[in-house]
Amino acid sequence: MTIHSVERMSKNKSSGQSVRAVVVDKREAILRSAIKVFAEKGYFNSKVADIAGEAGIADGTVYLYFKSKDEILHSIFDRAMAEFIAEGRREIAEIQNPADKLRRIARLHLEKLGTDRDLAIVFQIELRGSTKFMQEFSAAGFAEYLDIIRQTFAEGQASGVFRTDIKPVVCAKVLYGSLDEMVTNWILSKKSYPLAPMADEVLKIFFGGVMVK
Amino acid sequence: MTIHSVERMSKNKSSGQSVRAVVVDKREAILRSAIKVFAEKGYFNSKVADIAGEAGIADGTVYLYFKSKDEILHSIFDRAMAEFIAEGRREIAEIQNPADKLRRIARLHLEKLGTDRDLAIVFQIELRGSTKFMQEFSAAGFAEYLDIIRQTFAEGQASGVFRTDIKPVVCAKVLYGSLDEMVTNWILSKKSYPLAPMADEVLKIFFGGVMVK
Amino acid sequence: MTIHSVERMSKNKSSGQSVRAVVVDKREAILRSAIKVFAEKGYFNSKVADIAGEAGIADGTVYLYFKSKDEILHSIFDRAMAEFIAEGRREIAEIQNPADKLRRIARLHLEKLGTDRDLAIVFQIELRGSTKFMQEFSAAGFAEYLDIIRQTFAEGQASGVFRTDIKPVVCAKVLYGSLDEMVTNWILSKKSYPLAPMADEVLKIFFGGVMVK
Amino acid sequence: MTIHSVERMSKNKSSGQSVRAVVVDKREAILRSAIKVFAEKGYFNSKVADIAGEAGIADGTVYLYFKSKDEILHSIFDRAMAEFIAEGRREIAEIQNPADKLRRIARLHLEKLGTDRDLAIVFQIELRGSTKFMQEFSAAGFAEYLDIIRQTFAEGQASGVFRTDIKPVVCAKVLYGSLDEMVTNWILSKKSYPLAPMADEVLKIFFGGVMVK
DNA sequence: AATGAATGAGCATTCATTCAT
DNA sequence: TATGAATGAATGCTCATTCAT
Repeated sequence: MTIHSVERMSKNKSSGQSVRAVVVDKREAILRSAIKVFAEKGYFNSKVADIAGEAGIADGTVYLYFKSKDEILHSIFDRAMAEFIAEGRREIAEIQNPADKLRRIARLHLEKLGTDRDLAIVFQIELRGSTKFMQEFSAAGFAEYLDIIRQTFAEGQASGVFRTDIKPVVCAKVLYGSLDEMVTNWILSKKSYPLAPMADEVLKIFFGGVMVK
Repeated sequence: MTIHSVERMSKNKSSGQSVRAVVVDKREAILRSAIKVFAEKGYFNSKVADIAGEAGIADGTVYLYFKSKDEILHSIFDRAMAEFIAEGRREIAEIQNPADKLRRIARLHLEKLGTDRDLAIVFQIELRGSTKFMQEFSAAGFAEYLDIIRQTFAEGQASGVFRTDIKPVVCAKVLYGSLDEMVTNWILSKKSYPLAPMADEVLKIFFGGVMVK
Repeated sequence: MTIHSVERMSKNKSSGQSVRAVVVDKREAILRSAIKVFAEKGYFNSKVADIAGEAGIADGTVYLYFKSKDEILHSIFDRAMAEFIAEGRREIAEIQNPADKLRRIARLHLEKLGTDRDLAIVFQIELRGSTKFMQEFSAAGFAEYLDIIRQTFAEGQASGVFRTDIKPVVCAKVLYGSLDEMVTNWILSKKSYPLAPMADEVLKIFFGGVMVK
Repeated sequence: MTIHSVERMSKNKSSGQSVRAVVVDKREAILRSAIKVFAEKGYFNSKVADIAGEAGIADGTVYLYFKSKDEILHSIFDRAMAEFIAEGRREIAEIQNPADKLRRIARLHLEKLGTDRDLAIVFQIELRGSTKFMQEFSAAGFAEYLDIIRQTFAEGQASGVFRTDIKPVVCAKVLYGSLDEMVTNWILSKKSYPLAPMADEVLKIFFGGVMVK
């Protein structure tokens, strides 16, 4: 790299557009690195230096983008959850049948996490490492996600698709809990298999029950 | 052992029985304290000194009964899980109908954890704080527990009670995941409500599905 | 063991003569164990429990015979040094020629330590692990030992056997230092060889010098 | 390096040279502090915090320059011994007469340690506090030092200066042991006297023996 | 005298965070 | 913005010593 290229670079950094780009990119890079590192070693066993090293930046630089190690974990969750919910809402908006909506949500759930194993590990394992986090977690995006399922189910009850002797909240928890268990088992499994197809197996039971009619 | 032999023993300075009793009691006290402390602050945020303080003993005494802080967490799990599985097996042994067996297991699951909130927190939250632990966890008692459900379901399929177009493994995961979610929500809930009755609500869905027939 | 045998034993312990014997024996056993353990692991890395275990007694029993771990080390030195000096004095008392006296001391020095490797290790290595100890050490028996050599040399000067242009103190240090170095090398050597014969090799130089006459 | 180059350097934020200088200086400062602290309290009784405090840095900073407390002790020895040997070799290279060479070595030995009492204490006392260290010590620089003496003596035998009925190895140990004893006594002595002159007194005996001819 | 369970002070090391450059 | 050297609080574990039995 010549002196000239360096000069050009430093000019770029100063221009409005690319500054934001750089900022976003570096934040992004740190988050990606953190997900990888957290997935490998666990939150408490991961050092900020590991994350910085993985992202190819200095330790101190992390603190230009995040206030603390804890905030990184929160950001991972916030960002993924927001994206998760947005995409979920977008997809089911175009679907009429409540049962199909739930099917879409279930598939999306497993597709998302089945594609990004590291993120899945952080979600299933690391995010649950502290009661404190779980309580905030619960209060925030997670509740919203569960509520989408609940509402969709209630719609189905109103339109006569679903049984009305079941509480929508319970129903949402059962579906979410089932999917969650699929993810956890997939992560911990020594065998490698695609996660997404499990959605249909879960729904077969969820929709029809296990009893012979 | 006769009454006479007991009398003789109590005259002895250190009878096998009473020594063991003290040892068991103190081990027990440490485990109970650890469950409480872990539940309150999380495993990584709990100091060994906290556990010792809660148990009313000196820090060093903890190490007369446990090799490390980590071993305490393992012991909590091992003991509870063993008891859990033993009781589960005992109860379903007396039941014929596979559906009733599953109902018994489900109720037992929620009764147990619903009675001991601290233990529930450690089980739901702390035991999942590390991938490493989860993998050992998975390989050990947890797999056995899931297998009991799977076998019971398979029995039901053989006896014509349950649908045969569903994989027993998936079925076990769905039931377990649903119950697990009930526990997690119960723990994190600000409201106080009995956990055990949720078993029936879960089973209503599990057995009959959510669709209108 | 029957009750009777126990009774007999407790009577033995109460008899004057054997009590002292037991006390001495146990003190002795602890010292021997300590020498072995210190030689193997070093003073700071040895636990009192190791010594007790080696001696086949309970940890607390050590404190019935010694005030502290430190005192054990001191006792090892004191006892060995006293014995050392006493034997040295006794042996040279019967010898007339000062040169022969020094030869006897030198041989005795290496014979003693060459026979008890563990004691040698403690003497050469462990006793020097602290300045504090070395200073007390120096002030006590060690100075006396060095003084015996010095006096013997001075006798030799008076009787015209040794050069008078050499300070007895320096002479004593040279002889002691030379012997000491033989012991240290012998301990650290991977090869196994008898230590005592080195005395004559040292004396050949000490008496005659290294220069060609 | 000229004054101008220095000026240029100080203008640079972080020139390679000055960074290294700082690093070396701090390492140096830690080693000096450690020598002082070890000399005062002994290795095992010295806390890393003591060393850091003496050096005027934070505890953690020590670990930026040394891997462990143990490594500090090793570094002290390695550095001093390397310097010791290098200087010894350099000095005797210019001398022809083997006897003069030994005289030079002996004087150097006592001059070095007589100038730096703390270093002398660490060398004489602390480095011998563990068999483990002594064995590595023996295998490394110490053996090399002894070997220089041995070779020099063998040269003297070849050139007819020294007696040939003496083993060079024994001879080296006697000389080294004698000097070593001078240092140890000097350290432990309550009186204050110059160490270096003792070299000649040792050599008077070493070269000529103690016997009247 | 003997025991060994209990004590609790003590310490090397780690690592999130800061800040001068 | 970026760096990375420096910080120093924090903690699991050890082990010499005590003491009730």
